[in-house]
Amino acid sequence: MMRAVSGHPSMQRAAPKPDDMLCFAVYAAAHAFTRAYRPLLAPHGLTYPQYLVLLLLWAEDGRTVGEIGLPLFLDSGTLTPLLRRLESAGLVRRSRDGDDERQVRIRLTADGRALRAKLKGVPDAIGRAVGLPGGELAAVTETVRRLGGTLRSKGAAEASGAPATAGRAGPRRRPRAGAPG
Amino acid sequence: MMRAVSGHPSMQRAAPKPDDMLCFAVYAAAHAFTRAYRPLLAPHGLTYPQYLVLLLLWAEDGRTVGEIGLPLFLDSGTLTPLLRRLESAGLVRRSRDGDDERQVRIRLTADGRALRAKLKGVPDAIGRAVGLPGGELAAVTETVRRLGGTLRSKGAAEASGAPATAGRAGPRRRPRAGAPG
DNA sequence: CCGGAATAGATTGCGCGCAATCTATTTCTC
DNA sequence: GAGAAATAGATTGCGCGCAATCTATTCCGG
Repeated sequence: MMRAVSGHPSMQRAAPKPDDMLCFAVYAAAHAFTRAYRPLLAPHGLTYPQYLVLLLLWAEDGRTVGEIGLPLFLDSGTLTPLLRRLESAGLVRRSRDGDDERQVRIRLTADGRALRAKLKGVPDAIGRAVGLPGGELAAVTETVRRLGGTLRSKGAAEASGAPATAGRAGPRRRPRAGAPG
Repeated sequence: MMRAVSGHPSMQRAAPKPDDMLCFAVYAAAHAFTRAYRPLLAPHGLTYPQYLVLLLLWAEDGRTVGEIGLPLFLDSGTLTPLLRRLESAGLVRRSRDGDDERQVRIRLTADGRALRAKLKGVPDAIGRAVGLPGGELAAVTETVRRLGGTLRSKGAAEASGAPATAGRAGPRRRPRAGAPG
């Protein structure tokens, strides 16, 4: 029953609450996005990651698995089954590249290309759900994109003490500032 | 900048590329966060969602499943197996509430409480990986949190013009510009 | 050429997320 | 107080994400 509160000898440093944490805000917003996409994509039998793959193929068809995974930060463990599902849905074809048999090229079918027109209203629908004016939208996008890049470049392991690589890890003014986790 | 739109008969309206989209930036940043947490949590046998649950329990022990799911936006389909894993790891106990047998209360074990001290360095490690000054950190957190709240309150279905209640596949409205998705 | 290293995907295993459904308790209404 | 409705979790099924491992092809040094 004892509720350890301030001043008590066994008092732990107050751990941040999820709601105050940037990581949780991002985590929850990501789920909220896929949930917002669901009613728009599910009627066409698509999931959000599948939609991302189609966006890439609509921009440039005939990519290899690796050329899809690189911009999406996904590996073959995720993409292989996803692409297989797109194939069995009749939206893409998968075939080994003739010049390099290691590579698998993904090509849209007619149905896959036609889906583009059917989903043309999706970005606007999401835009309305986000409800941010254009300038602010671009600013937030850039901020969050940079955040992802930072986390990807220097993982928490490296950041936890050792200077990564010629790191710009300058002097910390205060060890305890916010609640980033 | 040049805007390649309209004119050619077969020209589709340029679909946004994932890298320009807010939803993708959030999606990628969320994955980058869980990836950053992994080397900090995995040695203790924890995942990021499990860590979130423990944060809540460290702040207030003896919560019900629902009281854990509400702030995390998770339902029993996710939490029941997660909590079962925490239980079989010896970190929590699960028991039906005596006053209301429908509810299941989650209580930390001694090991579960002890883990708090072992993980006390995690927030700072993540904070270094994020590398944002305190004020900016709070601002971004608030922006992203508000974004999630907006998406949760008005899903894309309602925002797309269709009546909120009932009615599948409502009419589509006029297109607009931007790359929010 | 030949054999080892590098590369591209596929496979396996596990833990989320979440919709849909089910069961067991309350709680509400008549 | 009996039956209906509401509520809390559990269960089932599917699609990611990702680490670890495996296979097949290509590249490279000699």
